Amino acid sequence: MRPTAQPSSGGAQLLDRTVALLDLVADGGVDGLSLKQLAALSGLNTATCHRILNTLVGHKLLARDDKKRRYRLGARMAIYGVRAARGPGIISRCEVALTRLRRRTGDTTHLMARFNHDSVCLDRRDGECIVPTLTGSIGGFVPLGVGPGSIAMLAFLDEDEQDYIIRANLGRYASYRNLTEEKVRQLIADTRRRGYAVDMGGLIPGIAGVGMPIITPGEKPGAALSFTLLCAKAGPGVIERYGALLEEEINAIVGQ
Amino acid sequence: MRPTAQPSSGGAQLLDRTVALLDLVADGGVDGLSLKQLAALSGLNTATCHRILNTLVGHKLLARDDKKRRYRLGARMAIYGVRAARGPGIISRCEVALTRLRRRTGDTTHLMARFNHDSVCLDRRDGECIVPTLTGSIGGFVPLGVGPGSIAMLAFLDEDEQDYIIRANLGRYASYRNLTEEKVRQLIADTRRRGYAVDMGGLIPGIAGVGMPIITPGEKPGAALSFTLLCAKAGPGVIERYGALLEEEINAIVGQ
DNA sequence: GCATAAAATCTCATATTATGAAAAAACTAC
DNA sequence: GTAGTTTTTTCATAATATGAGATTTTATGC
Repeated sequence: MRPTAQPSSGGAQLLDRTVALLDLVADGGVDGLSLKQLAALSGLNTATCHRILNTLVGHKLLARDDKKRRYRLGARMAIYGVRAARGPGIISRCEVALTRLRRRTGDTTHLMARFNHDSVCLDRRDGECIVPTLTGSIGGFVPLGVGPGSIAMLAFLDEDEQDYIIRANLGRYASYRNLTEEKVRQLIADTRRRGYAVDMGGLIPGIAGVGMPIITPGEKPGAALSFTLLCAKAGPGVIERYGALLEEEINAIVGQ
Repeated sequence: MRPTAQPSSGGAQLLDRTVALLDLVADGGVDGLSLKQLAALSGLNTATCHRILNTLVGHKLLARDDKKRRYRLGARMAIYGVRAARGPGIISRCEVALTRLRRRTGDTTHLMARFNHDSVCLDRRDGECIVPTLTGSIGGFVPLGVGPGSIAMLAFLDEDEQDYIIRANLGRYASYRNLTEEKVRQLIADTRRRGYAVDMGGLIPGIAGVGMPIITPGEKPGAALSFTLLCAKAGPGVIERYGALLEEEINAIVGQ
């Protein structure tokens, strides 16, 4: 079980519960989740769950497969999503940077965002040669701690939060080429020292990555930009250059 | 003022109000809306509004520009959006169709969805030659009744709902080359007869469009596929061919 | 720079609303 | 057909949201 949205200080219990359920459904994958699963995952009473979920279905924030009676994100969510992407949010703010990084290097670039214990791909530009990536397409995700963009965000959280997230994700690391807690902690240390995260074929053989968090002063890192390239291309100085490019773009984004 | 989400039958007032506010913010454009505006638009008490909005900001479903104190859609919404796009929702279901229509014609294709009184662009494939479109990029929108995809959806709603939407949008039509209620009603009639909507340079000079709604049996049309092409390319039989292509793809989508 | 207006935020007694245990209904599997 | 599981509905009760008004903060005019 992965606990999700933290309660908002005062009062609004129903909304907190609603967001927690939305999070669970969003995390639930393409097959959706049943009422029973959602009740178990959220710890809510089945009736309460049922009531909230059905209201959300009524508003099309969620959809229910009538056949299998499973809940998944609904059409209105997709619309909110494209709207959110248009506004002055993180996606718009990084659009130019992403394209420019792609153009200046020829490599695949990603915009990742922190979402609970995961790192979600919000946007990407494909490089000249098709490289396999951990997240696949937009919307894909990996546990926080896996991959350069993901490590980059994790590395600049408070230690308490890092510990909490690493512990929550422990069971999931092994499926990434036997990643371990120790390796993740080592990567965090390296990343903090260097300012950006580097992976040299550690996750996908022959594929390297460089990632740097986008940190608005006074806030926790919520997003990161990253490169994915062939290890073969990562000769001497290349990683450093890519780190410098990321820094340049991120400074511009944060500065505006 | 545009009324938005209808209340869900029983009970959940807070959630209804919350969704109404989310809708208003989603419609609010890139500059966002102030508390006062949202209170006025929603008809809610200022304090109630404030409480709900701030809870949503706490959950990052909304964001607030601290400078101008305006509310807009937040980062979590963007994440829900990309997740919703991945699942077995309308975007995924139309992905192949959109690409194939683009490939078979060389023209720009759109997936539009109904959202309150608007038609929102959920996805698109750019054609060989860049044509100006009403909605611009993904997330862009037009009033229901403007544009072929938009007319296509409107045409197959109940008459009551059509009237309601047309009346709500009256003030917005004039900015589209002096579109009028009469013209919209005429287009609806044509579309119902033909099965798909056609526009021949009526909205953007020299630009034609063909649109057809995606109708799941027993449901109201919620989405549409459409083409945008140069009028010059729309010689005899072309529009009919495009209509047939749309029908073919939509049958496949609905059938699955 | 100060005064005035306007908007946003906070407080709290009250009534409305959400809650969840339990019962009923609808599926599933055998 | 029956037993077991999951979903849906019910309803008395407790808990929560509500909104008028007070207070603070921000914007505007002079």
